[in-house]
Amino acid sequence: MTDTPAAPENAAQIRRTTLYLTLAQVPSGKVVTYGQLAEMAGLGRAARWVGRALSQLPDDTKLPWHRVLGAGGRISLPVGSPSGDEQRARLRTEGISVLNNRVDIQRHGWRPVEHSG
DNA sequence: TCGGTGGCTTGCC
DNA sequence: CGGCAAGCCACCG
Repeated sequence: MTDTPAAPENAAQIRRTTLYLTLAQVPSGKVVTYGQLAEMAGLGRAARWVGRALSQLPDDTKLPWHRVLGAGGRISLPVGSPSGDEQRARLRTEGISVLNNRVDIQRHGWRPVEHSG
């Protein structure tokens, strides 16, 4: 179809798009981890890449980047950081309890499959 | 093509 | 709960 036999650039674009789409599916009041998000997007264990991609998001992004936490619901962003403080503020705004840089993932963790689990 | 690098993850002590 | 080490995977120059 296309004149391009191979487009690795496009593939990278798709990965980002898939990541964004997956992130956009995270409902308010729920949180996911980098690894979980990466796996959902079909990136496998590229959790680090996910965090990086989120850091590259523009300030005016509509994606709920603040709903992405580290393993166990821990906030990777340090206190005193603009983004870190912003993240905690948004999480609380959504009704998520943030205690000592940690969120109860057992309580606010997003489960896309639900049921049968 | 290759090496260095991460807003991570998991184990272990 | 904390620090350390290794693993993983995709990005960048």
